[in-house]
Amino acid sequence: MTNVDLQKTNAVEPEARAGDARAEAFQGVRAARRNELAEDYVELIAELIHNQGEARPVDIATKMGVTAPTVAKTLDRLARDGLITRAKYRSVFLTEEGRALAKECRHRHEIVLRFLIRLGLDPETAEHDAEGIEHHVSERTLALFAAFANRS
Amino acid sequence: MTNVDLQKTNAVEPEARAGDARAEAFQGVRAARRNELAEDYVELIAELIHNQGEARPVDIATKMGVTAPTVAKTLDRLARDGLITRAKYRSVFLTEEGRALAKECRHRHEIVLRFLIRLGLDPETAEHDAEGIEHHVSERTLALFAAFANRS
DNA sequence: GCCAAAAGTTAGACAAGGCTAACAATCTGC
DNA sequence: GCAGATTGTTAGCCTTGTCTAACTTTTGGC
Repeated sequence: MTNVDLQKTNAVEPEARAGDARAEAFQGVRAARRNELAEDYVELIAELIHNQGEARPVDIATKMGVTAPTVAKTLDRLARDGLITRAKYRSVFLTEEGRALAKECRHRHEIVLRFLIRLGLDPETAEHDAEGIEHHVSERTLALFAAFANRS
Repeated sequence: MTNVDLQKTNAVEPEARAGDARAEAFQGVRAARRNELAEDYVELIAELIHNQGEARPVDIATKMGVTAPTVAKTLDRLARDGLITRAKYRSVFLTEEGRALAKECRHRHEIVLRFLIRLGLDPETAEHDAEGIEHHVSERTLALFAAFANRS
């Protein structure tokens, strides 16, 4: 039941010891951080499939800037969590759930990126910052970003 | 030198195998992630010292929403990295370097927060999102945020 | 169709950041 | 000033995310 809640970035954290809003905020941020890497991978895999026709571990390693064994281990986790399927020595496929997550990530990424550029940031820095920011933007903030990016 | 370059587990971060801007971006984001927790702690410690007169582990644990042993281990790392000093069973102090980092974090936090509120976000969500976003904002973006927040 | 290069996997190490359980020190209220 | 509560520490375990070294499988050039 792990990754369904990836989607609701601003979901109420059930854990948080009652009372301290700050603790809840930090716990929420930590929860988001735990999912960032999975989101990055899924987004990249979707992109590779779209651009190259398939997602091969070697390309994932290159794009992510990590080594092949790191990719292998991470892919195992993603498979375990139901986001991808894979067979030995074969390229990687997204599950239905993985595709949904990828789509949502791409959507968020696009909005954050367009927002930053609209703000006046150069495209390169915008791309870099969007990569970091996109995982920490609530639905509400995303809506404001979209409105700003689309304003005439 | 706000930078701290914490945990040089790999001594020299090999700054991205040449060529792939994407890989560099991801490596940058991962590098930022490594410092987030330290920054959160240092910022919180500064705040506790300011508000309560001292930073006690029990309060850090409460505010961060983690257990006491987790705090202890993290504080040991912060001490090892020169951001704080501590004595057994005593409260925590920031080093010069820790104070500098805290100041910079607070500055960034303030700007991001004011920016989000200026954008139209409710203060509570703004506080929550700022917590996540502040670690991923480049100098350039921060400047644009500040300008937007201050515009008349 | 063979064989070397490229790609992928496995094994094993290590640090960070979490946890619980158990113990030690400090503080407080009589 | 002492007992019990609170606070802090230590030990040990787990997962994630990273690496290197060594091995296996697939692929492509000739």
